[in-house]
This record gives sequence, C-alpha cells and structure tokens, in this order.
Amino acid sequence: MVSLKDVAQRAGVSIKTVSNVVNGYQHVTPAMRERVQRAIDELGYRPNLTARHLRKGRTGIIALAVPELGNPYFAELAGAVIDAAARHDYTVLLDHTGGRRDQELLVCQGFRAHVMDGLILSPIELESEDLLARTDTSPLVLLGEREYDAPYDHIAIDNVAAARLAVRHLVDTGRRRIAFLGAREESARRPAHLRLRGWREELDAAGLPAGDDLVVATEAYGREDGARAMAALLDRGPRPDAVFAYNDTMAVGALRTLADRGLRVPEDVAVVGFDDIDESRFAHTPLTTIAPDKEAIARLAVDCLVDRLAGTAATEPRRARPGHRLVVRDSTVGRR
Amino acid sequence: MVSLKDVAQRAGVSIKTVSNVVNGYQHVTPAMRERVQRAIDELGYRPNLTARHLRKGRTGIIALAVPELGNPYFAELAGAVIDAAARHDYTVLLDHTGGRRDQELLVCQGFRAHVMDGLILSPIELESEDLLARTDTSPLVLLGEREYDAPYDHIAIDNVAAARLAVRHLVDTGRRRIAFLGAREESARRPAHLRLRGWREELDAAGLPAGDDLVVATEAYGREDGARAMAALLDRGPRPDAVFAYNDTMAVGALRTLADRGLRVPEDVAVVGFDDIDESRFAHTPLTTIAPDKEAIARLAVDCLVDRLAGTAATEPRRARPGHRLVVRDSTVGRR
DNA sequence: CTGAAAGCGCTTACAG
DNA sequence: CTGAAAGCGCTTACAG
Repeated sequence: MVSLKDVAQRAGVSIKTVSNVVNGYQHVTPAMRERVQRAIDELGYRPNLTARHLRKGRTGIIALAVPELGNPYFAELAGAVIDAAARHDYTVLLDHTGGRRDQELLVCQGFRAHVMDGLILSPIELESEDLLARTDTSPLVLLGEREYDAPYDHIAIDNVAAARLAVRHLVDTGRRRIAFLGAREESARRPAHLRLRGWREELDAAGLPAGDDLVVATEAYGREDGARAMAALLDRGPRPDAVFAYNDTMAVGALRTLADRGLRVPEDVAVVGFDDIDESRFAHTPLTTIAPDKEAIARLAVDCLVDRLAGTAATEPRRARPGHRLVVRDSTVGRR
Repeated sequence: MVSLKDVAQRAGVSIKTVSNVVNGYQHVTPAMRERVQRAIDELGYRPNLTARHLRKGRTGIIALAVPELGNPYFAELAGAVIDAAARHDYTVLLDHTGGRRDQELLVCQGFRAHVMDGLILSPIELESEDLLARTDTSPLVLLGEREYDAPYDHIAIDNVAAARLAVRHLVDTGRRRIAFLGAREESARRPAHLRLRGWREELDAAGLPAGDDLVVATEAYGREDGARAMAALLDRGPRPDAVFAYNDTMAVGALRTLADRGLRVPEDVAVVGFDDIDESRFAHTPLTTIAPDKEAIARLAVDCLVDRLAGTAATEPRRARPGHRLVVRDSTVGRR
C-alpha cells in the first residue's frame, strides 16, 4: 500500500504538505501542488480511510437497519436513504433484523456494525426499555410507527391520520363492514398499532362496527400473511365489504385470496393498502393505498443523524412528520 | 471514549493483557481474566474497530453494489448476501448504481466506499475495458449475466440454458409466436443478452420464428418498461401467443398491459418471467418464471470474496454457476 | 503467563 | 506557506 510517506518521499516534501494537497487546502503554491500531484499519480496513491477515520474519530458510515429487505417498502426506503446519505458524503451499511427483538437489540447496541457513526433503525419488536438500556452512545434515529418513551429522534408519518384517511375513503365510497388485516397481538406493554387505532377511530366516528371480529392478527406482514389473514376473515363469518390492510404486501396477499375465492374487487370487497410500493400500481386490480413520502422520510432521517453527528442538533429528541396522501385506484372504486 | 489503556489502568495490568482478554486468547489466568473483565464492565469498554482495522489492515466490511434496490430481485439478493456475509463475520455496505456506467465505474474504483475489504458488483453497463483499467486492488466478484474478458471471479447461473428452458416450456405447451421483451440495444462492444441468445437458440431449434419483429428493446427493466414494451409489441403487428420477459418485473408490467387490452393470460398470450420474486407468486395470474438459486448466488459470491481476502483462492478467476429451475404457474398453463 | 515498545496511516496543533 | 512531532486505539513481534 502506498502511504503519504511514500508520496512525500517521492515528491521531496514533508508528509504534511502531501496531506494539504490531498485535502485540497488553500495556501499551497501551485508549483508545489503540481509536484505533489504528480507523485500521487505516479504512485497511484489512495488515502487510507481507516487511518483518517481513526484520527478524526468518525468513519463516514451510517447504518440502516430495516426488518426485511424482501418487503419492497423497505427496499425502496433503503434506496432513498442511500441517496440521501450520499448527498452528505455518507455511505450506508445495511442490516436487516427480521423484525426480531434480539436482532434489533444487537443492531442498536452496535454489535453487528460498530464501524459506524450513527444508526437509523426501523424497529418492530424493540421495547422502550431496550432503548433506555442502550449503552452505545452513537446517535440513533428511529423510523416507523412504533412509539417509544426514549430520548431519540423519531421520524414517522402520522399513522393514525393516514389510517383514518384510508378508512374514511372506504366509508365515503359506501362501505359499511370494514375489516383490518395485520394487527399484531396486543399486550399491555406493546401499544396497539397506530394504524389499527386510526381504523377504529374512524369507524367509531362513522358509527360503523369496529369489533374484534373484524380484526385479523398476523405474525408477519408479507404477502403470504395477507393471503392467510384474508382467508381467515372470510372463513370467520359474515363477509366484509372492505378490508384495510396493514401494508401493501398484505393487501396483495388479500387480493390473491379474494381472486381464489371468486370474489370481485372492488365490487364484492374493496381493498386498501399502505406504503404505495411500485408493485401496487401494477397489480391486476391496482391498489388504493396510503403513500408515505419516502423521499422525505429518508431525507429527514439522514438530516437528523447528520445534525446529531455534527453536534448541531438541539438536545431534546426531534419528532418529524413527513407527509402522506391517499392514492385512489381500482381496488376501491373500480375502473374509472 | 474508553480505551484499552483506561481499562489497563483500572485493572492495574498492561494494555497487552487487556487485549488478550478482549480477544479471548488462551494462557490468561482465570483470576487475571476476571479482574480485567470487571474493569471492562465497570468502564463499559468497547473496542474501537477502526483502530483494530488500521492495525490489521482489514475492515470486516464488504460492499455490494446492485443496479436498483427497487427491483425485488436485487433486494432479495441483497438480503441473502447480508446473511451469507454475517456467517463470515462480515458486514455489508450497500450501494446502488442505477445501472449507469459512471456509477458502476465509481463503485468499482472504490471511490464511494473505500472502507471495504472487497466488492461484489452486479454490473449492467460496465465494459471489459473498464475492468481492465481498474486500479483498486481489493478483490472484486462479479454477479449476473454480463460476460467479461477480465480476470475476476464471476457468479452467474447459466442464463442461456435457463432462457432455453423457459422458451422450451412455451414451445412444449403449443406456443408458436414467442416474443422477447427487454433486449437492450445491441452494439459491437456490448454482446447481446445471454437470455436473448437463449431465446433465439431455442426458437431456432424448434424451427419457430425468431425475427427482430418479435424482440422489443427497452431502456430499463422495471414494471413500467415491461408495460410499455408489451404495448409496443401489440401495436406493432400480428399478435404473439407468448412473451418471454427479461425479468419478472417486466413480466408483471406485461400482464398489466395485457389486462388493459382485454387479453387473457394464458389463453390469448402466455407470459414467462425470470427471477422468481415473491411478487410473481402472488400476481393475479401467478407467473411462470425461472428461479435462480438466490441463496447459492449470495453464498458463492461471499465465499469467493472471503477466499480472495484470505488469500486461499486460486490465482485464476473463478467461474461459478449456481442452479436454476423452471417454476410453472398459471401464466402459461392456466388454472390447474 | 505478562510487560514495554513499535507502528498501522493519517491529521492536528505547533513552530518557523 | 511548509516541516517535525505527537497521537488516534489497537495488535504484533519481542523479551522476560
């Protein structure tokens, strides 16, 4: 490996001068700059970033941990984070947790990837107590609809409002029996999903039923889970005339089951998803869905982290709410 | 930050001893180990990986660069690479190139992410000359169907054979006018797609037409591109009774267009994709497709890289061929 | 089985 | 505008 020292020797100058040239400092005579540059080119010198990082105390790497890259929402989000980070000269180390608490803990304790300046984490199972017990001191920004009593920046759209918007659309288009697909089992410690809460609030406001018989719990949030949840719902009792799925992949699974059962969408059952992944636009029955502003989410998360890293952020945790909108497609209003 | 020195001071031993404990070396008396461990716990010491990396000359990070995380195939593959890397205690830095040559060059020159021991790259536009001009000396493993005259490990399924398998299936099920969606514009320097070659070979073998009127070139390989390509094909002339798409996302786009035109799949037009992404299984008309062994691809790529890094690999470039199989679904044979 | 020293390649004060 | 020295936190020979 070619080091600064080699270049300095070749150019007949001190290491510092080479460093100045490499880092583009002012106050280097053009002649000197050129001489050093020639030595650099001849030797094919490339700075050793590890050494620079050790010296500067930062690595230029931020980590992003999402539950599952197989879920297009997170894949698309990861792409946006990579782009946002690049604009700040940061590179992104990617990890996935499978939405398992132990993995989330590991990641947030920095065990898997301690070579990072900060972390953006989209947790599923993690608890507030886990966050409070965190010993790693690098900045952490949380993503998503879980709410925590812990002093960390948190970026999430208004999930309750978004869910209400989706349900209102179903109510407005004449649906009266609206189910929810994808609630996790509730417990005292783990607050119910905000999306589930929004579903319930809007139905209550409309005076429509919002009982447990209209809610299907699932283990995960993939297409298969959506398909099974839809089947369970249909087997369970009186058919709903609409379903609001936790996310688009589940909604796609629900469409699959409805097709298998010979039910028409939206005539028999309307379907609304959440995430607006590209796939939803191209589904056989294009999916009505909530579109979170993914670019804004990624940008805000990276900005927050960069502010923390620069020490320019306020002390108290930041709470940012990127926008969202309802995208109406055939799965609720038929061919227009 | 707590350093080895602090721990040594606290425990009243030398730095070396602490290092021995941290690294789990033998030949440390249990009493000593415990004393040091207590100091570590009390101070909350965490090793500085950057320093370790500088000293050892490696970072424990490998980079993976794919064209587009929005394509589920690459997202799913990235997940598999992360898992495979974790088994070797490597962390994955993720980058996407947009399939643009300049970005691919940048990545393969190590400019974006020089903090890595090696790189796995799935190129689209990169040329052999770019690879030959590469100055970065870190190991590089190539992925995918492009073929290069450059001394690098290359992991790819047998794309020609896989394409022939897909086309044979169409021929065997009675199709006679089989189109290809997603050929890039050809040039002298840029060899035609292997999948296109397989399509042509199999049609030739079957004595069926394989003219340019059955090939639609596209700019990219997303759902939208597939939809447009299918529309162009239908507008162009006599309707084909089958299409073989470059990948599943394009096939999904083709399904969209066929539905919009009121054509039935597979009765009017059969569709075969390539990649076997989860989405394909759940499409309204589940998609027949080629399933590359993604786990094997990821594992082989990481193994290759790890071998290079360990210096245990042979000098000549390795060429690995993970398996693939045809998955038959409704888009070619209807409901079974 | 443990200690003292050197050095990975860089940047940061400090001189001049 | 340029140079010589110190040090980021670790591991690796080398002694003892």
